[in-house]
Amino acid sequence: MPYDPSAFPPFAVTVDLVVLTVRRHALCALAVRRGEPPFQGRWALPGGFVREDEDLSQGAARELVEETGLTAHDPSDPAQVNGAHLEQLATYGDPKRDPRMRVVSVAHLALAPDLPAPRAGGDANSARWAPVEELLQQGGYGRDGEQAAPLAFDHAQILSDGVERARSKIEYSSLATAFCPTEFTVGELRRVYEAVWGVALDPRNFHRKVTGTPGFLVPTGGTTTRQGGRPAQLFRAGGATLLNPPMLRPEVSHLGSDTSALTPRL
Amino acid sequence: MPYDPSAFPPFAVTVDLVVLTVRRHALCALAVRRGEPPFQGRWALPGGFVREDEDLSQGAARELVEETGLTAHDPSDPAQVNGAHLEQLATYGDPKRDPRMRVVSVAHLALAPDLPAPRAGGDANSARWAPVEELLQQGGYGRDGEQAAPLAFDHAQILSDGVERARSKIEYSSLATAFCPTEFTVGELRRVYEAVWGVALDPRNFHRKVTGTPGFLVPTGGTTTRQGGRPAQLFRAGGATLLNPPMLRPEVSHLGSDTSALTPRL
DNA sequence: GTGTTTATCGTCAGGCAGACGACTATGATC
DNA sequence: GATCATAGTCGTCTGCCTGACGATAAACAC
Repeated sequence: MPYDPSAFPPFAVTVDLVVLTVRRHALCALAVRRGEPPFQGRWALPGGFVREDEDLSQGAARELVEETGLTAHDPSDPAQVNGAHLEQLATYGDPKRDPRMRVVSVAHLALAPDLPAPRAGGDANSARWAPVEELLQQGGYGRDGEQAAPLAFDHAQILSDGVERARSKIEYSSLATAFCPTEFTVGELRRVYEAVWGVALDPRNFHRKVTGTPGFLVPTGGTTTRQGGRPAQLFRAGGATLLNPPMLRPEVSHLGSDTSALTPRL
Repeated sequence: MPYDPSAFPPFAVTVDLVVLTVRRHALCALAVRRGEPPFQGRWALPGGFVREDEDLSQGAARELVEETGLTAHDPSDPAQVNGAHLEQLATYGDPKRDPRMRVVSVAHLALAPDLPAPRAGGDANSARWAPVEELLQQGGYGRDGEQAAPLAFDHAQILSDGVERARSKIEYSSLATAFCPTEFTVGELRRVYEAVWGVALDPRNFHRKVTGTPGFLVPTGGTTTRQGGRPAQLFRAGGATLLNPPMLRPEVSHLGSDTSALTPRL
């Protein structure tokens, strides 16, 4: 019998955010420094309690706006928060994941274009963009000599799942454009793929593939810009969301290794 | 500031199950009849409260065993419950999804071979396998003349998401074997794909594809069986979990339609 | 102008999928 | 037992897509 309104164990429900962006040719995630125990002083993913009257996606969108400073949010499209893509990732509910109480966290994945420096309660060094490998590596030392302590709670797992989801999803969807500003060049889009996957792609084959997929890119009048060499055509994201056939990640053999449950393809 | 142990709104957390199987060449889901309000008498997905001391996947596995009568569960592999595949699907937390209180439901997807008739508290007609189209169609009439009332709560949405996840996931993973008994023929596996996708597949191309994908199928000695015509080779599921290149669903153009967040591909 | 950088177009060979023909091995029917 | 119906299995052929890579174009730095 599914539900019994009277007696149920009380849970706290939070949303945690894996906010990814591409900066300086590296896949980066937003991390905030914890100001109180447990894990005081450690880096963690941004997040917070779901409010009594809001939906999970609303809570995630609210947290995203609060942490990144994204100005507004059009509630008509829950997958869009002011230019950023937002989707549910997975839910984490190990009874011991928070030492204080039973907390179930509904993790969300956000993909954003390169944003200005993060803000968190006005405190300068309490939030930052960090390369995901730096946040995930255990026991190493970060760029600035700071010891790379593992993320708080099970946030390393959540971040890892989010990164894998993003890596896999840009294969078969047009989601990579969520890392780009409204207008972008084929080369900029390619550098997104290269940063997210950590591989080098052939510019000629990439160009053929993305321009040849109907609905992926639409030229914006034909304006151009520069970023080094010959001017490039500017594009906007087209209406297509799923790419068929997909962009395949080079070389990695997909056989055997299982990251299964978190990488449904839709 | 992510967490504040003192003041938080209390939530009830449940797991709901989308249990899919293939019976009589149709994709079927397990439904239970509600014995109490709200939605008394209506069909719903099986589910229940998460207990104080169990993980979400444990709760889902427990409910699955309770509802289907699957005998045992090896806790070493959380994705396997006595032959059935189990994975987290998505979490549903609309504030109004349960009229009584704030309930967040972590839906799970289970894929099982054709099981014996379901049992639910010993009551005979309080649980059944029903074709998913029958459960999802609104306002029509079911096979036995019974009016097809919509599923309780938001369970139609959950079921729909689960079905789409299964349809998409058998494309790029070996998960279709979860619908088959330990030993099966290529034809039986093909009928699984046909039932889940609702399309007809070319037996010759299908045979070439699945037998040519390394790690997908392993012949079991070479035994044969019958199910109509010429005896067929028997196979077990191989170690591969991800198929590369994938089995592609015929004709449906993946362009444009968006079922995005629920179909991550891994 | 020369060199460098990036963008874009083309070519070619190999792999894979869809369409479909052909043959094989059972059980059912006459 | 011959014929038929049903499935399973092996091949062929053609077209599409991808990876490798050559070539040209258009900007900027000297």
